Amino acid sequence: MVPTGDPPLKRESSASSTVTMRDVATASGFSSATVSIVLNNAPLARYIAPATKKRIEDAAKKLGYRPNAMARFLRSKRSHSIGVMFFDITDPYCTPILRGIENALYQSSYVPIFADAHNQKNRFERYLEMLLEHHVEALIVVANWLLVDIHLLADVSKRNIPAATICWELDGDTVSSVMVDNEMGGRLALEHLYQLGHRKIAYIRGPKMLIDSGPRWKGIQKFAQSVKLEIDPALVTQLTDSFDANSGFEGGYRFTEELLQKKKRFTALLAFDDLTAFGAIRALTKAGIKVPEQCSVIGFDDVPLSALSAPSLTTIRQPLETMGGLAVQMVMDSINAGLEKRDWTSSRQRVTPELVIRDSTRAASQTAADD
Amino acid sequence: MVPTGDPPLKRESSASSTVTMRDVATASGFSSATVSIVLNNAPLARYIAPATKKRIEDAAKKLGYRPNAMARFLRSKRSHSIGVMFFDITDPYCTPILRGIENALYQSSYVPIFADAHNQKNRFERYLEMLLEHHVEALIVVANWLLVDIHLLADVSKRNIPAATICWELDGDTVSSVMVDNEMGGRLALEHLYQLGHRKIAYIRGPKMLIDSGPRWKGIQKFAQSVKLEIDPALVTQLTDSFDANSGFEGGYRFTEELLQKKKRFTALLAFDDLTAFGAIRALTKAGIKVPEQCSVIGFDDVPLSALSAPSLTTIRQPLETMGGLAVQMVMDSINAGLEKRDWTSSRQRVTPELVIRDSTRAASQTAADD
DNA sequence: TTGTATGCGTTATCAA
DNA sequence: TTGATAACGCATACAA
Repeated sequence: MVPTGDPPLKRESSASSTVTMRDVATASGFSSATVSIVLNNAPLARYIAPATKKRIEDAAKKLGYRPNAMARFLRSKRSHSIGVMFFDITDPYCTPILRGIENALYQSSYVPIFADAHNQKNRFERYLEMLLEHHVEALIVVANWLLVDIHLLADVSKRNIPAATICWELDGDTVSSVMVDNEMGGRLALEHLYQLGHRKIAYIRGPKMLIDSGPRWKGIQKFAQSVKLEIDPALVTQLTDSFDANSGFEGGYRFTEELLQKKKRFTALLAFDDLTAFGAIRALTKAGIKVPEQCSVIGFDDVPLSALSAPSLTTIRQPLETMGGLAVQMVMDSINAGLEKRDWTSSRQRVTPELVIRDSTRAASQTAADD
Repeated sequence: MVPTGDPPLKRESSASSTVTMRDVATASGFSSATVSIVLNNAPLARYIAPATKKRIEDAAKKLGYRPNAMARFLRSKRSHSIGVMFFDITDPYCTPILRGIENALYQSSYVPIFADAHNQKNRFERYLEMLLEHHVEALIVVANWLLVDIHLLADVSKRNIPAATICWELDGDTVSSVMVDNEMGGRLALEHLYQLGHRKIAYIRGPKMLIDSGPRWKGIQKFAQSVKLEIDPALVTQLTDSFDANSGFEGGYRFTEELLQKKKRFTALLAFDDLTAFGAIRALTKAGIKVPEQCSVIGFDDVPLSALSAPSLTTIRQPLETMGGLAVQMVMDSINAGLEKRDWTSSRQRVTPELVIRDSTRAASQTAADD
């Protein structure tokens, strides 16, 4: 099955055009059937004489033979490729997930076909079509509310191609999913600020349409309740639904300005995600408020740039790379189950978020201003 | 492996498994040859009766027919996919290029197969192998010094598959390339600082192995010479060669600390690239030096996060997305030339960098400290 | 204006 | 232990 991973040696082949199995067959003096068996190390290879194997392998190497994936597929029904759809490669949130997916796929010698929807529904549909034509063996979708659709469920699962979503869940049990435990994340974020002594806290909630927004806010509320912390409605705003990758940043900026205009003092700000936090920091800085000296800011996601920004951002980490890997594992299991005619049920994985403390938060006792 | 030896079952229109051209043929009452001609709108379609066309198209739609890309390839030799290799998707420098490539490819209904080398040579080679097996019609490589090799040239161009590199050039004329005009960029950067009145300027040069380092420095030197600006060797450092994506940031940090230790005053710092600049800013801030009030910093690349950081970064912009698009255009031209048996010579595109002024630079007259 | 036949490169099923 | 042969789904030359 798996092609031997020998490091390619120097090739003296003058082969300019494609060399096929037949070429190897004639060169080695055996039939193409035998060549196929040997080169794929098929079960029947057990019965092939070692000398024969060697001659065939030598000939293959000498000619620089490479199996033709297309022809192979036509017989075996396996394209050894899987479709990876996502909403926007420009979004720093996406890349770690993609890295996780790619890495896991590489281990299994699968090739990823990437489809960037640019946050456009028609583009998503078009790509889905293209991926189906290429007969990808499975589909992984890094989704947001825009890309979720009955389409996916209907067309994909009807064709029995395994699918998994990341950062989104679908109704029904045909499509697997991987998500972070948002409620726990929300709790961790507020807990951190609370333990630092912050009591007057501003909140920028996520947009309504986003599946993460609700649970995160719920986690926040629950924790507040458990420690009898009052959430001042005047200090709560909510991002509006938008498709733009930068909308988080701009939203954070704008809503922080709004909060400041209300003249209600707060010593900490809990942002929906990292980009929102960056926007907030920008607004605070512009207003002459120093982070973290005068106001702590916490984000969510732990996007790569959070470690690099000044100040570096305290945040709730989603194990994005791991999540990508998990999704691959799920569809792979499903593919293998199908191959072996075993049953397989989709599952919903929930991964654990983690508090990452950096420079943007600080104990409230050190902050001067108050009411 | 499902044995299809059973007597042909009637296929419902709610086709759950793959529907082939034959299915459309029988459903519409025509031969598969005619179906092929109609559905592909082949030249011969001119002679097909409109009524026939309609019946075939209707049948195809009703059955949910989708051409099988693999089978099609086996005939036409066209996989409608192209391989996109790059060194690290985690590098913010990569994503805009990938976006540009993907976008251009999408226009031509080509599918990209992404191969992330993780800055590892063996991984690059393994992926190259996989892409060749998948018979990609062309190759685009976003390269750094690690990934450049005779291998690429030898194996790829021997098989006559069009290739283009971005951010790197290969000897010989088999592989096209797209690069920014680094010398001009270097000049623009220094010119900006000079016009702001800065005279005592620190430099962090790029690593030796990187192809961009030389020309950028040359541009800097030339401009300095032209305005009789002295470059103080004590204020010049150079990044070391490294494979890590974060090395720029860490290098910027470390070398800025070194510069500060020398107690030589400078009012501006010219960094090799944006990440280096971020590292430098971090070091300056830590040392209590404010950017841009006490020290201006300029980067190179205009990575997405440069607009978001605090302070936002003045930098020399590479039109990364455009460059990705250009590379696609080049290989597409080459593919088409091959199809039409025309001649085609590789080319070397040079794109123009652009100064983007943001918050990290400021006129020197406003800076207090001097000598 | 449409149908028949053939082959693309592989692999699986026989038979030898 | 190995070799014919057929078939995967499609597109084309040629025939009708």
